[in-house]
Amino acid sequence: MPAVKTKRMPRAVREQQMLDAAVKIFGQRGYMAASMDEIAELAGVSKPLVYLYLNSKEDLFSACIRREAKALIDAVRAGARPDLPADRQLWSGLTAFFTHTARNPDGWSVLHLQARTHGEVFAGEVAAMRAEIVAFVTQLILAAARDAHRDPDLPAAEVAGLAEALVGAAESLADWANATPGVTARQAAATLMNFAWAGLGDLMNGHRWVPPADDEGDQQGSTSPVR
Amino acid sequence: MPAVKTKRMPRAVREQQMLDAAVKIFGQRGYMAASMDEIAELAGVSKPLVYLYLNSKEDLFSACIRREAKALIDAVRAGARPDLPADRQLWSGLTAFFTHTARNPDGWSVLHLQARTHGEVFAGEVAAMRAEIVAFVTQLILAAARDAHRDPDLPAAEVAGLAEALVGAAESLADWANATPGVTARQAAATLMNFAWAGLGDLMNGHRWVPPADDEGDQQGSTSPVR
Amino acid sequence: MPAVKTKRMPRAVREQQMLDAAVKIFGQRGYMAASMDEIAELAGVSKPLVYLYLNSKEDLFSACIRREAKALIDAVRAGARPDLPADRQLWSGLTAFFTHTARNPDGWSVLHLQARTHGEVFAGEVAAMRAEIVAFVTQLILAAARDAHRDPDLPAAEVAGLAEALVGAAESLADWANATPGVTARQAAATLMNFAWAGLGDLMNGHRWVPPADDEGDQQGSTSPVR
Amino acid sequence: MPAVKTKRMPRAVREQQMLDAAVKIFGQRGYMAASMDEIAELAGVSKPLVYLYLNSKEDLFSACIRREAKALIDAVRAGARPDLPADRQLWSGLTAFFTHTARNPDGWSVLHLQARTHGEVFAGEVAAMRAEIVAFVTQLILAAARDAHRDPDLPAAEVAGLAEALVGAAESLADWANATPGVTARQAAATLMNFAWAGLGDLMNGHRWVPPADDEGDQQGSTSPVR
DNA sequence: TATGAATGAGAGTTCATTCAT
DNA sequence: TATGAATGAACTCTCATTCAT
Repeated sequence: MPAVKTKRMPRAVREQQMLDAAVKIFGQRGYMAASMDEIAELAGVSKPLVYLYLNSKEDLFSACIRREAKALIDAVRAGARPDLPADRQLWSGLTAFFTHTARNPDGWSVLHLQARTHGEVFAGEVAAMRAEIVAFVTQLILAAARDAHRDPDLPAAEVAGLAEALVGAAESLADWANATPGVTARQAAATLMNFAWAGLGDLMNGHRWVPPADDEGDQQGSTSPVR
Repeated sequence: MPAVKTKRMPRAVREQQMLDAAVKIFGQRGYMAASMDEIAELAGVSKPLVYLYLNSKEDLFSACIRREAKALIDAVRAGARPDLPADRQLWSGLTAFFTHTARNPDGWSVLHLQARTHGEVFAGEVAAMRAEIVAFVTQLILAAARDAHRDPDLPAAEVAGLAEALVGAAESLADWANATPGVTARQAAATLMNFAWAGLGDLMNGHRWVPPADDEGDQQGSTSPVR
Repeated sequence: MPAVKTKRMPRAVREQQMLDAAVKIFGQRGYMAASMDEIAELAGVSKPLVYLYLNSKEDLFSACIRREAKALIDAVRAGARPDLPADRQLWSGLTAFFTHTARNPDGWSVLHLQARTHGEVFAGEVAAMRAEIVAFVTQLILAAARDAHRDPDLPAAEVAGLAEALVGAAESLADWANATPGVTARQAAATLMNFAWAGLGDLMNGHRWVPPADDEGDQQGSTSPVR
Repeated sequence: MPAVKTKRMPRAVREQQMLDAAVKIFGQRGYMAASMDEIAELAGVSKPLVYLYLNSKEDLFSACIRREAKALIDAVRAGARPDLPADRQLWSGLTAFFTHTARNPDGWSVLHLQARTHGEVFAGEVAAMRAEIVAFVTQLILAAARDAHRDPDLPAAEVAGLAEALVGAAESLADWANATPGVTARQAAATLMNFAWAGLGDLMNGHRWVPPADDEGDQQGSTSPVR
């Protein structure tokens, strides 16, 4: 199923066709197993043209990462509604996120799976995008604290860890949702909200789970999670 | 830096050396980018010997997966203490998990990153291990419910999603901890406990975050996470 | 002594060059001992080009067999003259056959020697060609019977055996002629005609050599071949 | 189905086991495709022992050729009965030949198929055996001439060609008989006697098939084969 | 006599990349 | 703008052969 072979298209269009093909192949096969031959064929052009426009396999992969990262960020941004309370913002952001990853499984695979397995260069490009999302979530956590009129004295490092955990959980759930038929974006988002939001709330109220003083042999409990 | 060339070792020993080398190379480069030459050199043996003992690149990779999966499961099992309350069990299991992944970053990479990007066969081997862990966590969640003498009427599907989210979050945090200098296993475990345990407790009390009825246009909040 | 390196030739031409080289190498070394490197070098191209056009060593060998089989059949067909009496037809067919095998020793080696030692697939391709020739000879034997206005009541099975023997003898003589300097195609053909034609004639007259009733102990001769 | 592993056997016995295995493998796979591993396993010994006794793959193959050549010659010799008339001698020799090749298909394959496709060294070893047989047949032809009390003035070269043709036909028929279920050694021998003996007789009476003076365009017949 | 451990050398095959038009 | 023709380099895998015991 190569693209219809239309000759003499403007460069920008051809490039998008190539990127479409590349994202699909890279997403399904991985960087190393993807072959430029297959990508060119799927794009409906000759291999030299791919090189003329995208320069090399590495550059092509980079371009895929950048395009898909931007698309994902844009989707999440479009889902966010700064006027809503923090929990609603998180909810809509998550929903947008899961919707996008469900609609673009290959792009998501490129970002989350493939880019991280090959060289620091690619990983760096993804890390930049991820940092943006973590920052967004961090902001929400702090906003939630403000909404609650509490200054729960959360140290920055702790907030960072929480944001990281939330984003990490979201990423894992995206893979899970894509791999599990019948799980919708809303369900994935709801699962995560249920899982995380109360915990965050507790934290802000100063209820935290305190690790036992000593790993071995100590018996002392902690704030019981079940009230 | 090839291993010291000790000659004429019994087969079982050589095999472990080869697996050590293979896990390292596979973990760092990925399945496709790893070359049998490099693995053999790192193991301090000739390539034919690798083939004689491990048969093929695929089989070698499989053997790595199986060995590392077993090691991980064993580590978590050794960390679990069935006599403790559920939260303490989760805590010690998580600590063991993060400790193991921190000490075996290459093995963890093989399991979590590399094995999932190449062929259903490999993914299946990992999935089996993951299923064991998810089952363990699921058990803990149910035990927590029992501990609290509540029958919170959590539907099985919801418990599955929660366990999935928890395991997913743990996996992501393991990557994060490995990539972020200065984060200890205990810190990672504490972050996740804080993040998750209170939420689970709330859920069992029937406090759940209810998504807005309609994505577009509805303004009304929900159970506020921040009290 | 690689072929003169002429660059940028149309595919069809290059393919023939490759087949030329392959037939030579396969014919001289055999299928297994022939190396794609050597073939590519003799063809004056790089190995990848051989693979691009001919796909694999097996396919290349198959292509050689098909090309050489066709050439041989065509040569024999071109030599046949359906208007002549049967003996003359056989003579001209044999002459064409020995001429062709003498001019294409490598092709003949591929067909007769090499193709039969590797896998049923290859043997099958040659068998098809051989069957055509045997059919042609069978026809001639029957035509000779008709020419003689005899119905010698030759059973089909016997005719088949005779045709087989004649073709087998021709094949062996082709090898012998190629290996023995100074033996021309005409000489080989004459030898075979002398050897076979009178015997056939006798057979059609009902003079056949009758084997002794019992292998051991019987003394009695048979129709003496020498009158 | 490796040979039963009996330890510490006298060298001569072990060598025969190895040759048995080697002939089987060489005969079925060909020289190049046969692997020393497979031969050693089939022989029920370790590879170094094969090298200790037989020295190298080449030497092993040579030994196979020599053993099988001797066996074949011996079989034919044992079948010959110098006291009989020439035709009966030929008959019994042929029968012995076809019987032996039918009982030792792998050995026959080594001699007739495999040895001729690899290097002049091996071909030479077979040629020596073949020469013996051709000499035997030549003798018979001359004896037949004597029996007939004729000195048909057959030039030596012609006799050589005839013997060659007869032996070649026999070789081809051996392959054919081995490949065609239901064809017995006696049938093969009878076919060849019928095919050849009358022709020889005619020749000795001076009836020979005379080739047309000119290949192209000449119409002139020849001694009609059908009287 | 006999073998487990080990390897140098080379096979077929594929791929990212470029040249010439 | 676009492509058929072509290749250097690297990969997985196999094999005949030897060493040390």
